[in-house]
This record gives sequence, structure tokens and C-alpha cells, in this order.
Amino acid sequence: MKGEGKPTINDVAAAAKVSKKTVSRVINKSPLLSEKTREKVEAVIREMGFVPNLQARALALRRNFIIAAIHDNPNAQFLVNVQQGVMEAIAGSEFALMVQPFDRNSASFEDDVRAFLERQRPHGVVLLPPLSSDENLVALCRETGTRYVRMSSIKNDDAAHIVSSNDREAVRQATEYLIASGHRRIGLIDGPVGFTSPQERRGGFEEALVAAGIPLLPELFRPGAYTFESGVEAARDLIALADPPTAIFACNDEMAIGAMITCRRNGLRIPQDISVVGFDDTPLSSHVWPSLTTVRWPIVEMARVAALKLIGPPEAAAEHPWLLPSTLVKRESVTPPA
Amino acid sequence: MKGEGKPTINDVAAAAKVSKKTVSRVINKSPLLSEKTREKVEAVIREMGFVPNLQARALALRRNFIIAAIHDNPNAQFLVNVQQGVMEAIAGSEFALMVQPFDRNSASFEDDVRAFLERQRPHGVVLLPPLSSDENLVALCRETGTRYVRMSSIKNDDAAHIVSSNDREAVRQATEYLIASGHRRIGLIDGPVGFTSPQERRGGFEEALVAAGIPLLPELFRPGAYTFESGVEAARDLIALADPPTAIFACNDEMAIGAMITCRRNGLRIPQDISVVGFDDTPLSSHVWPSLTTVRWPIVEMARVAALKLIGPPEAAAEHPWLLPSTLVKRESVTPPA
DNA sequence: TTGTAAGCGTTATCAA
DNA sequence: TTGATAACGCTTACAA
Repeated sequence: MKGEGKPTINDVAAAAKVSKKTVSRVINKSPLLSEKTREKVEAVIREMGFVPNLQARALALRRNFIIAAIHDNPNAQFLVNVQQGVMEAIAGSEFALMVQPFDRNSASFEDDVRAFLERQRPHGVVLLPPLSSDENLVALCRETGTRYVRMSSIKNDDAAHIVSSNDREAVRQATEYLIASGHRRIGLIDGPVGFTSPQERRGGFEEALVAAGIPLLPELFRPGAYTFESGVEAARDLIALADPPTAIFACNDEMAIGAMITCRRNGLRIPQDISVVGFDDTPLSSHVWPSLTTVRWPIVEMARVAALKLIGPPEAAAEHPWLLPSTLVKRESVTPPA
Repeated sequence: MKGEGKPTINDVAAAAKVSKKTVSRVINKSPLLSEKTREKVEAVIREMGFVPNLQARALALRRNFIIAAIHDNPNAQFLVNVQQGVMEAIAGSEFALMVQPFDRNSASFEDDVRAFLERQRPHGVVLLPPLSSDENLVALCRETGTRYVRMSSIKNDDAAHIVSSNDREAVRQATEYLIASGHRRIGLIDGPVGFTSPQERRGGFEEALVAAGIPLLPELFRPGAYTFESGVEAARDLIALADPPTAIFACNDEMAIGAMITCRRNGLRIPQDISVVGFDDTPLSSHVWPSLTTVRWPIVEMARVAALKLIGPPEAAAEHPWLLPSTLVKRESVTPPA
């Protein structure tokens, strides 16, 4: 013990009368160890309260015990949900969570990511949308030997490197629900260009309309940016139409709520005059009045599984599920049209 | 260069024809170095693209280049704002941000925190409320030699270790604004017990009433828990009173919005029938209808300053401001009583 | 199955 | 102002 400080592997080795390498084997659960030796060393470890030094291990292994969530400013609730999911997966382990935002529009974007990976050497990274569809990032991970898992709306990688939800199918069901309620003029508020998720959500929406024999009218498709304000704008345009829709599907909750508020500011009652459906199931959606019918996106679960794929043995990564279902949550904002 | 991989301090030393310690001095900006040597070494460093290995430094320095935000589940927006503030401070530096939740009600709470600090050895930690008022945590930081800064609503530490807002004063002003608008029966929805922030906010509220000669009526004080649901409950009780208030101050926005929705569900118009004021200025508050008059809490700025105190030289920590003002934001949810 | 020696890439000590 | 040498605490060869 050298008197002071925390015990090191050397102290344990001396006390257990074995070499430090043997202690190292015990720490790393090496299979080639006699049961007797293992037990003896483990007893000493417990007794001395030995905890391996992560910095030393990181230096020797060239890998830190860190899971990094890499993002480009998704909304707050999404980010926090991801953090919660990752924490659930790594709780009780030696891993810790690092959160790192990047500006994908910056000229130094890739250099920034590379610098981060080379500096911090995280054990693995979770790529959040929309960064998860950036193939350059994935190439960067491969190049630096960093394990990665993408969180995405489509299966754009093999099972070991992706966690995805079935947004397309879920939105199709949500739209079918609107149609079954009697709506035939349904407006869509799209998500930002260049994102994968709105493509899928819009796709599901269109599939449902087509299947029901409802024409896809350009006037009912409005651009959006996943922001409250863009929902406001899109809704303003939709209700100003000569023949306005009786229902609106917004590609996320924030826009849906922007749309709801805009409708009400303009004297429309929800859902009596117009129905609204969102996507995400943020806490917000049950905190508005009337509460919002929406699609629940299993972010926490997706993040948890992503982290599990990263911290487990590489060959086991593909064994975790890669698809986690999004599901329709029926609340108050939908009713048959008048 | 040994052919492969990234250049190390040895490669630089060899190329510059100096000892590795001299290179180390250059990296660490040691003052005792001849200008000539410094320039020579810096040129070589640039040329070779040398980047010091953080893991090796961490091992030698017994400190990681990590700023950790330690929290116990504050709301999502708060947490994300803190992350943004810290990132602003450490952008371009070697530091990275780690986020670590703890359950302060767990029996192993202190052991968990200790294990985290001893394992990851962060350079410094930002303690978020309500954990920031836990003296045991601070003792733990001192014991493990971890620098810390508390984010708090009161000045419960010296200037080097705290960043605080003047919630009491800001709420006093907000309440004075209600009183100036003509309100004399004002309900208060409190924050959770054991938190410092609601004490301050309630304190400011009471000060304003007392200064205006308005009696403090127990029936107008309702418990809350900083959650939407608790705002709903409290508002339900308040408007059910024989002589209901004409205005409500809620200790945070989430409860204020819960209160707004409850009032409207019960046929009250906002602000014509009842005014509402919140605290936080979350994005939410401008996304409801009518938009919420509230107190802006400078979380991003507080977190940024907290991180600056941590990453700068210890003796400079006290020189950064410790007080960042909260300010009243007037929107649509307040009007004179009928 | 276990041990020895040589790293991993820095910083600290102390002498020059 | 600089440098040689020993930490820092662990892992990976390679032997035994």
C-alpha cells in the first residue's frame, strides 16, 4: 500500500502473493485462470477495496471507458431521453456518458469530430439523427477504430450498428386511424429537408392515403422544420385554403402543437373543427389541451439498446434487437369531421 | 515516428533535438523556457501534427480532461441548457462534457458519487440544483480533490465555487408587476420541499405582498412539485375557492402551464378571468396560447460561467461573476383583473 | 496456468 | 533554462 492513497494492482499482487499480471487477469475475467487463484485474488481485492484505475487502463488499452452521444442539436427532450437510455444501459458498469454536439454545417465539422474521437478515444459512440445518416462520420469511426451505433428511422447499416424504429409503418397506422374516423382531406406538415425521419413519416402518410384511394394533393403538403414556429406557419397556410383540411398530421409534436395553437387563435376548435396528430409523444403532448394524439417514439429504449450493443462484446452486438416499434397513442385531438 | 501511428512526444523531442520534458514544457506553456526553444519546438509540433495523448496526461496528472455535470433529474430543458452553456465554455479546448445523473434518495447515493469521482477523475464538476445544496457532495469533491462549482439560487459558497441567480429579487419584481396591474388576491403554486429555489421564489413573492400591504393568506398558497400535474392540482384547488384569486404565480413554467390549462378546462379565460405568471422562460412558455409571462432564468449563462471557473486557473475562479440576473419577461398571460 | 519484462505517452524530481 | 530518469497503473508479448 505504500502507506498512502488508493491500493494499486501492485498492492493487490503483493498481498495475494501473485504477479500483477494475474491480478490483471482477474480484473479482466480472463478464462485461463485456476478457480483457486481467482477466488484468492478476488478476496484480496474486496478486502483492500481495490478499484482499477481507469486512466491507466485507458492508456494501455488505447480506449477510454466512455460512451459518447454525438448530436447536432436535436430537441431537448430527445437528447435527454437518449441520455436516460444510455445511462440505463451503463448503470453499474465502469462506463460513463459523454455528450458532444457538433455543427454539421461547419466547415471544420469532420475535423472536429475526428479531433474528438482521437482525443477522447471513447469506447463507442451513439450517432443521433440527423448525424446518423452521415456516411462520412461512420467512415471516421471505422478509421479511428471507434465502435458506433446509429439511431435512425431506417435500417441503413447492419444489425450490429443500428437501432431503428418503424416510423413509416407507425405513421401509416396513424393516418389509417384518421381515415377510419372519416377524414379524407388531411394536411401534412413535413420535417426538415435532408433528414431521414420526415421522409419515412411522410412515406407512411402517403402509403395510407394511396391505399385508401385518397389523392395526394400538393396543396395539403406543407414544409416544416420540426420547430414550433414552422408548425404555426404551415397550419396558417392550411386553414387559409379555400377548402381547408379537416385533419392535420405533423411530422413531430412540436409542430403539431404549433398547429393546434394556430388553429385555435383562428377560432377553430380542436378536435371538433379540425383534428391534429403528432409524432414523438413528448411529455408536452399530454400537457396541452386538448391532449395530442401522437405516435410514441421509443427513444429511451433505442438509446438503451444502442449502448448495450456498444458495451457488450462486439460479436454480440448484432444479437440485440435493432428494431423497436413506434406505436400510436390515442388522446383527445382526433374526432370524426363535422 | 516509428513509421506508424500518431506522433508522440518522443517523436517531437527527437525531431526538435530536445528532451521530451522540454516538449512537455512547451505543451504546458511553462514560463521557464527560452523563447527560441519554444518556437523551435512549436514549429516541429505543428509540422508533425502532434496532439498530446489525453489518456497519458490523465494518468500522469491524476486528472481527466473532463467537466462533469452532476444532476438528479431536473427537467429536460434545464439539463440541455446547462449542457449548452458548458459546451460554449469548453469549445475549442481539450475538455469534454460528461453528464452524470444520481438518485439522491438512493441508499448508495454518496457511494455512487464517490465511485464516479474516483473512477473518472473529472477535472471539475458542475453541481446542478437540487444537488448543489448538498453539503456532503461538496465535502466529497474536496476529499477527492475535484474542483466544483454549484449552480444555485442563493450564495451558499464563496465566489470561486458558485454561480447563482437573483431569483428572489426577480420574483419580487414579477409580483410587483401583478400588484401594479391591480391584482390583490394572488395565488402561489410552490415548488418541491427540500429545494432551495422555491424557497427563494416564494420569498420574493411574499416580500412583494408584504411591501404592498397585502395579507399572506394560507388558502392562496398551494404545494407543488415543479411538475405539470402538480400545477394542474394546485390550480384546481385555487379556482375552487369561494373567493378565487385573480392571478397565479407558479414557481416554474411547467406548473404555470398546468395551471393555465386547468383554468381553461374550467371555463376561465386567460388572462381576462385570471392572470398567470411562471418562472424559467422555457421555450414552452412562448409556445402556449396565450403566451406565458414569466421570469427568464439565465441557465445557459450560468453554466457557461461555471465551466469557465472550472477550466481556468483556480486562483482566477473567483474573478468570474457569481451572480447572473433573472429578469421578468412580459407576454400575454397577465392583464388587470376584471 | 502463471510470471517477467517491456511498453502505453505523459509529467515530476532533481540534478546539471 | 534544460535533461536524464523515474514514476503513473495497467496491459501485451513472450516465456516458463
